[in-house]
Amino acid sequence: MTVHEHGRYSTGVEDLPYRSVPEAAVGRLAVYLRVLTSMIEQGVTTMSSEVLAGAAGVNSATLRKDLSYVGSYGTRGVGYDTARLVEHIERLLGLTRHHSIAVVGIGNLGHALANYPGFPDRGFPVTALFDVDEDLIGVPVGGLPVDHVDSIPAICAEREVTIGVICTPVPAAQGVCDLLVAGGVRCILNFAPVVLQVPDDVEVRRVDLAVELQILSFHQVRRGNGIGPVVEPIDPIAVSR
Amino acid sequence: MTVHEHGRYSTGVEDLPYRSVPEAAVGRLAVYLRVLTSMIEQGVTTMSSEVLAGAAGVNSATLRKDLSYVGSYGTRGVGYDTARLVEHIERLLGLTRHHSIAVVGIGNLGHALANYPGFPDRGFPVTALFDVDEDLIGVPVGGLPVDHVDSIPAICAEREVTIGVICTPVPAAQGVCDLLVAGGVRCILNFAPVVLQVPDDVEVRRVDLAVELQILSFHQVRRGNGIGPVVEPIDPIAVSR
DNA sequence: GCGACTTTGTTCCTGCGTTCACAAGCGGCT
DNA sequence: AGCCGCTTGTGAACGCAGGAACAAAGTCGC
Repeated sequence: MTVHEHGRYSTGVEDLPYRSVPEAAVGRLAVYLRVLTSMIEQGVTTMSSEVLAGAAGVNSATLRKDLSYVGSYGTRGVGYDTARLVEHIERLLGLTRHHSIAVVGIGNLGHALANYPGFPDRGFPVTALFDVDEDLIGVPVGGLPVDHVDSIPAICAEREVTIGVICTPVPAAQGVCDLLVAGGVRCILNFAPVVLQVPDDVEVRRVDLAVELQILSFHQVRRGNGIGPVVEPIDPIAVSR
Repeated sequence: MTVHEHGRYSTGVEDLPYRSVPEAAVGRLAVYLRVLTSMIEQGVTTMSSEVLAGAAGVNSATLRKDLSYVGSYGTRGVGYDTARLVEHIERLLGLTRHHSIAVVGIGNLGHALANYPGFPDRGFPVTALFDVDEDLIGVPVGGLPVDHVDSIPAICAEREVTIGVICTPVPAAQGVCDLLVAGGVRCILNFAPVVLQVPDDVEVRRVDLAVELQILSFHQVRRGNGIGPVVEPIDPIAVSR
């Protein structure tokens, strides 16, 4: 949880100074990126911060500040050149680099993710699949054969996997995580509802579907909507967003 | 984005005063809940904030503050009674109420979610499935037949669906969302990578897998780890968490 | 029964993130 | 060419969340 100060990085092509980018802004930039590419497909070449913010569901001031982390690539009185903006956001997010992902745990969810078109479409090709089930080993899923989890370290290193996706049951998750780390994977997307223990240089993002539902449940009750036991809000609802 | 002040709500059984609960705390409480239920299964009856915080991956001070939103149910010098804590967190999160969820879009991901054991296990039974594909209508998935999306409003109202899960392709998402809202659904979990437009009284949570990957990509580049084009951090890496 | 130890609950404080508001800058119109 | 209006980019303020530190409180041992 350390806070680092200003820095810069070299792309190997040119040097660009970058400020410290807030975590929340990174997530929003990814959203802007998708809105922009969608707009470009529709032939839009220029967008104002107001319009882009509306499409992304954020405040226009927030959007402009986020874009200022990327650099000043807008034209006052006109807006942003969509193609140019996409290019710079992609560079900031590191999407100009080679990424490849491994999916571990080919159950229902793993199967779906192995076939998820959103991954390759956005520059994240799935290059390895793993499971413990002997019946699955060698079976092609989405055109890629499944390997045994024991071979995770070797195969991940060989295929230069940069992101590991864990879709195993809870008891297996930590072990699989350790294997991925042993294979040189430093980024992990975890769908198993456990908190993984990893070295400091490994980044884990957890997607917990049950937690998402429980948050929705909380808001519904606080709002007093819907069906079920009577809920009577006496004061304005006690929720800060 | 309005901020509401202190409030209280009636459970219909007893009145409990509750403070304003930060959004981030709600998410963590759901995590504590899972850790606690898992501990109870192992026979643990009492936990200190230090231990629970470690298992949930948060600071113990943060944990105690979060639990203070629930109420003061710990014993100084001892810790928290696990069963009692679970009960109160569940009530705060609204898990004592009846919830049922509808999954729309029975593709790979929708199929996986319809069979996801984590939903019923945590009190969120899947009670309706929808798709546009005529070949799927009537086919049972996880023991439940698929209905046509046109019947969303009627069936959701009839079965008292409280949460809608959208797994459709992007172009269909907004239309499906409108149908769910028409059917009285006020909570939506959206897996389609679009920002949905909804009335103020509807809560949407988006799970965007590509965005998660892009955030991981950003951190990896900023860290300078991994394979690919050379990345040279000159100053300490410019990332604030 | 009393003291010491443990752990909670809370207060204060620091720092980040978001929003407001405005000056600077650029294009279009006359 | 000059003015007008629109939009960006940023400086400042506000509000929230997280962490440290401490006082209150209850238990265990003697």
